[in-house]
Amino acid sequence: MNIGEIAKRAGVSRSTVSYALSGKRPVSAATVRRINDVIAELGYRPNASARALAEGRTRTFGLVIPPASSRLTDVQLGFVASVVEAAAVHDHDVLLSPSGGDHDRSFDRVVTGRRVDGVILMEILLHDPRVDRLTSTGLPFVTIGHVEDPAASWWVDVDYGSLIGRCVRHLADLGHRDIVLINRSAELVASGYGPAVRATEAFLESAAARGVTAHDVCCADDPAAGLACFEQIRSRWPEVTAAVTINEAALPGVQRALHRAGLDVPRDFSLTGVIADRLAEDFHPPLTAADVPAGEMARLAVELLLEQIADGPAMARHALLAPPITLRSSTGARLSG
Amino acid sequence: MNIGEIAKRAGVSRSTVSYALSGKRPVSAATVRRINDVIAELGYRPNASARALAEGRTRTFGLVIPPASSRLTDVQLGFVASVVEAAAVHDHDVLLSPSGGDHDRSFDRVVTGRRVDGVILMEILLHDPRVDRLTSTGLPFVTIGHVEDPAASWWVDVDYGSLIGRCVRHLADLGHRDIVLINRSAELVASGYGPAVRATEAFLESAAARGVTAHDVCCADDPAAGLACFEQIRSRWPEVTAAVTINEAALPGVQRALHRAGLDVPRDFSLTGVIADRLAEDFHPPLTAADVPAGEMARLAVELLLEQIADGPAMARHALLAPPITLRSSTGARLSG
DNA sequence: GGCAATCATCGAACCGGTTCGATTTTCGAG
DNA sequence: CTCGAAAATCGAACCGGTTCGATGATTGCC
Repeated sequence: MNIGEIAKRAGVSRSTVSYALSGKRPVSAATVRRINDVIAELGYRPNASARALAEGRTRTFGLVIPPASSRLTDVQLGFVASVVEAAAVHDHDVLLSPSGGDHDRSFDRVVTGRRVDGVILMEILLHDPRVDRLTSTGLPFVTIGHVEDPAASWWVDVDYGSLIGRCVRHLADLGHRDIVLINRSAELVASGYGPAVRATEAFLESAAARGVTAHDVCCADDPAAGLACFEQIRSRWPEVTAAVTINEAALPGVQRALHRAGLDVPRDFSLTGVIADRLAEDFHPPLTAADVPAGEMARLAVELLLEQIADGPAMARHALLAPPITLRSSTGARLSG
Repeated sequence: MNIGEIAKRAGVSRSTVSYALSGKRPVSAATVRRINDVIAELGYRPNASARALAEGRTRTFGLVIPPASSRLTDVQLGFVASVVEAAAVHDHDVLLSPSGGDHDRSFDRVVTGRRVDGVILMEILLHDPRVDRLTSTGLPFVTIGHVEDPAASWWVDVDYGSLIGRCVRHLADLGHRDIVLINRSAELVASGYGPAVRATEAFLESAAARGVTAHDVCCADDPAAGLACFEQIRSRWPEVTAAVTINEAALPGVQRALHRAGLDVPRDFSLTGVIADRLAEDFHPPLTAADVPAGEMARLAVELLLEQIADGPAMARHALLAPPITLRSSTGARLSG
């Protein structure tokens, strides 16, 4: 069922059918109706590959995700789904590609075979080889999180620095004098993962600015690590009365550790950070936190990508989101004494 | 940088380059080397759309996921990533399509535009309109979960019935006489969602076979509902000493309710069910449960799909997985008295 | 009624691969 | 040295769309 068949049955040429469907040249109303009737009757849909070949664009985005082996967090997951929906709004599809590990073949296929018009890269590092590969191919791309030189490329990011600063000041305002940052894994920090690095910097800086004693610890992305990490914090710095975290995956473990230690939140201990809203609400008690706006980031990323595809390599644009802290009930005034 | 350019620089015809790359006809070693040199120098990769058009296949699968609005569970998420990896093993890519809600345009684009060679459908209902649409297009597809007539189509599923049966017998062996099934949401059950329906049947049947008193309740897919649901169970049937569940999302709430009620697991109350292994291990204490093997299901689904694409509409094949129950520490003997 | 401008439609080229039949080259046997 | 078969390569058609320049049919105007 191809365009030639439709043309034959409608008694017109192939080009007329094409113009009737695209509207790129006027076609008489009578002819359009005849063509539409035939199409409806035969259930014709244009072949996407042929169209992509002729137009030189695929109407498809590539979305590069972390490999399955490293478990996706709730935020990341929500982001994937949101990207697909945002792309659908613009009649685009999304091709998934795991990367890292030994998935470079997949990355290659997606990136170099003109399979996609542009790429969205999740979880990038400050120095990311994939960014270099993309840059050298000339394929438009938008990163989630930014690379070392922010002006060099297109990106959408959460302003971890300013959010962590807000969390610290919030705790300082409540009277806390000894606080800790529960960061993501030591490997991530060492490999230059932007959010983790910037969170650390902002944490230490804003604590210093308020004269608060600050400690920071790395913690692997799973509940068991969260539990161990929190118990270590209690034994090393028993004076700590509040924690800030960007490690969602560790939260269940932290919660268990709090419970074991007999600490009530927020009476005995305050907890806040940058956390997906669903997770924050599922916590007991609900977490006061800066909610990561995954849906909006996805929308922005898709829009930036479309812009870049349309305008060519114009000046890079960015979006830095700093959602407000949502006050729930996991932070409270430090008990004096 | 197309095949014609490569041919010109290597001093051969386009077809020779094509044969050199595909190996479908013999090409002299000297020529192959010359072509490879040119390709390496110019960094050529064949255009995927052109190849798809000529070959009549895209080397791409469609993966239909639930819409983002309904939050994906951990199991589902792991499944998506695993499908992508399994497809990559066979040099295929994965195109994502949300469905349900008002995402039918996306489903349409993926399904009817010859964009994919086959489709994997997640979360299907016993009567699923999408299955009918796919059947009528003739596009190969594999469902995760099965439709009413199991012989009619290709699918991979977890044998919820037999797993739930095992859980019930396990509890009966430990001496429990009053047990409850915490099912998924009432809407899902009402809409004929296979796992929920079959879990209910198997639960009641196997309990009856062992002379155990059985209750079953539906519970929405979130922690708050889990908490409310468990408190309701305690007040309606205080004699219940063990629960079986297939509702992962409700687990945190169930855990909280157990804690509030001052019940120790497994001393005072036993808990088991069909749960993703990561979740089961994160629970406190780790859950004795039948682990849903998302990775293996993904691998099987991809293999069945490839088989179906290769063999055409041969006799439908299926895979019904019944992973063993992993004994952890959330079930124990009923205290006599 | 003739002429130009406008509208609708057509035919052919093109996108970049694959594939088939035909042609040229190579090589061994007689 | 010749002939025929096998090996290597070529040229053209094809996949199913889009797009451009050209052609034929209407229409308005003088």
